[in-house]
Amino acid sequence: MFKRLNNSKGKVKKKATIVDIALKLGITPSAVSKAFSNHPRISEQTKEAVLKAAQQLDYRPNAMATGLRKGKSGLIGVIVPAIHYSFFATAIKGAEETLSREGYSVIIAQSKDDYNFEKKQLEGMMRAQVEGVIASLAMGTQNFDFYKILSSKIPVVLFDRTFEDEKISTVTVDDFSGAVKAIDHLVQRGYSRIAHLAGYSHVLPFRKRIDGYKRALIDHGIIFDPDYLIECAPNTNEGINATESLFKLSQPPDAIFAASDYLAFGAISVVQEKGIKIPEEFGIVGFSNEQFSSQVTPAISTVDQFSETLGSTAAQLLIDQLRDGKVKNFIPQRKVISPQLIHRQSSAGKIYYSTPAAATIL
Amino acid sequence: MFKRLNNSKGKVKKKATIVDIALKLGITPSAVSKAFSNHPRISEQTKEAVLKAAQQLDYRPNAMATGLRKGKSGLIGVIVPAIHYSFFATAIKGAEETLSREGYSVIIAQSKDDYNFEKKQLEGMMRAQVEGVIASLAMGTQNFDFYKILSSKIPVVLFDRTFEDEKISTVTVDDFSGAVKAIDHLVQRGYSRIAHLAGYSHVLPFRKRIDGYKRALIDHGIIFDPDYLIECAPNTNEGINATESLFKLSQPPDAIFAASDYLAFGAISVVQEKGIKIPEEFGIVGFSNEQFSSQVTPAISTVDQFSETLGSTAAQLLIDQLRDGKVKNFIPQRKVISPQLIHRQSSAGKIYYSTPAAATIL
DNA sequence: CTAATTTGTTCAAACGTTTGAACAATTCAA
DNA sequence: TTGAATTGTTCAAACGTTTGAACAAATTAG
Repeated sequence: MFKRLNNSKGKVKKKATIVDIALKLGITPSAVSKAFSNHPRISEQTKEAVLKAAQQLDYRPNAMATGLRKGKSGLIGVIVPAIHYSFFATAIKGAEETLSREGYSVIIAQSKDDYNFEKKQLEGMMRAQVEGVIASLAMGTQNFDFYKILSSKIPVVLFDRTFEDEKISTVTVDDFSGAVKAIDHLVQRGYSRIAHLAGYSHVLPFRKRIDGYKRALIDHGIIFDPDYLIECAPNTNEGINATESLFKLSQPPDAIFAASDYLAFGAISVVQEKGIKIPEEFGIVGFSNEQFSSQVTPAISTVDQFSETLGSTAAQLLIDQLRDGKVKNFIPQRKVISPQLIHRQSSAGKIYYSTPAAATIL
Repeated sequence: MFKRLNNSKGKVKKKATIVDIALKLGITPSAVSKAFSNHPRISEQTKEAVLKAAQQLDYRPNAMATGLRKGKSGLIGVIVPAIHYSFFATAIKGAEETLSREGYSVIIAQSKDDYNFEKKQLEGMMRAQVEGVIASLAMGTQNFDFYKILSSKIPVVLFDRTFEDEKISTVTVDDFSGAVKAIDHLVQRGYSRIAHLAGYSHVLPFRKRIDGYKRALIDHGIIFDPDYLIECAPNTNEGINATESLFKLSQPPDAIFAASDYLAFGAISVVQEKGIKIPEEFGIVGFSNEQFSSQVTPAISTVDQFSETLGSTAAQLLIDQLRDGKVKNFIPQRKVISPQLIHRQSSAGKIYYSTPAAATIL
């Protein structure tokens, strides 16, 4: 019953173009175009008239035409494994804010952690003529050729889930040092038999956390026990299973460093169920500072990755590259964001409860 | 030190166009174009040759050129108050999946709950020539003119935070019935003095929850006490404050229906601190089914809004409108998604703990 | 064997904008 | 007063693609 209207009279007006303005003012389209771009040779009078006419006609430049002519789309592609993970959602937020401030529009896509799908999505972005791409790799992506080719055509910045390439800028969290901080903290708080619920080691950030874990143990003179390292998918359920298997060991751990807050939470529920007190008898540190981790009981100590900063930094790197790219020679950047350990109750420590002095720390 | 390369030889090849293919094959661009679109008058031989050449040249159609010529950008704009809220992130996920399946690219933007910013972002989308817009309104948006004008030019679908307009399709959660379900449940579980930690009533979904709350009380013969209704920002802190003020009443409630899980969580912490047992003495139901709500102790009963479905439904509605729009007359749709109450421990009920019969319900 | 039809392609214009060159009119310098 | 410089505009081509019309060649019909 309804027709797409453009005014209350029921007539469908086409979108106004530069030509309509020109016609209305009795000048040529090129004069109008130059007026908009504030060309010095166009009279103030004309400029004003053009602006006014544009207003009246509700004119909006057609980015496709402009883009085609100028060879610039004003579009940036952002691709992540899944939009709804808070880590990625927050990173996207950071990237979007930075990019839109610079006048870019952001096209998003999800890889669903599937390499072929990722490729397909990137193809789409290329067709859309994105000027640059910000990406976090799908778990399944082991073949980086596509990204290598892509990065030879347009600027690419990888974040978090990256791969090493001498021509691509990356922004990563220093997962290694995050892990080290977590272990240092646990040791400091009096725990000594520290297990690690790890993510899959073929995913770079998870591998780095494993490396950091091992390294920190060595630095503290603790011998690494392979039984204390369990790789699993980063969710609560796997955290439960892994923790249960840890308690079947002849010598169970007295602390867990988990590669995600979900794993940590799973661990907590198992430990509590066994009647073991957290943090008095058992310490837990998670990773990622998920929203819920501050709200559960006990609140989970965790490593914050500054995901919003991650996104905005990646965006800034891309913008820089876009600006300089054609002129100067391009030197890929490698930004590393230092994560921060957030001390909460789950690892307050044996020390905390045994020595009043330490209590004042919190 | 690095130059943007296109091959290992160090020469910068321009992107291949239809003209390059034509030149290579000694035919005209139009023949190439027709070959791609599988035009019946182009010989199979030519089609094959074109496809092969395209492959070799790594040709990719320029969506800006195609779009300009065809008057279609293949772009859909999605604008939400904030990307990183899990509700919106999940809705975006749903929309993105549906839209990309249909070959559309998704441009996202955030309004930051600011009307002027929202307008600015939409302007940008219009310039980018989006073919349609999916939006959830900024809290501050009270003036809907912009959306009315917009919807007269391109299809618009509003979701969750909508306004009533006879020309715009909407997808909403039935917040009213969600609230009713929550109250019914609380009453059934033996609670009778039920307070409501509400969101701001000028935001439609929150208002509907308030209405549902009031309605359900009436239906259960419970008199509405204005002291039991507190409007606040939907976060943990405000939940704490509001709950504390409830306990200062001469007759405090024995249950709270909160308009968000964050509010509910704040309430829980206050109630527990007072030594009041949940759910034996006090029942709590939240809203939105945030990830953490299943993981805290006690797990929070909550109203799930199926936000992913919300997003995909909005996308589907938009696609339908895009497809039919020009041909048939457009009849705006009004989809309402029925939320689901998820029973968890926080409202297991006085009944549950007093009568063994009811225990089997869980 | 001629005319009509089919087949495969080219031609040319169009989408909306930008931009260097060209041009006419005005102003300035000498 | 003539030439040069400046000012304000128009011209025309270009960006990469699509598409109806036109056209030549090959095939079919009668």
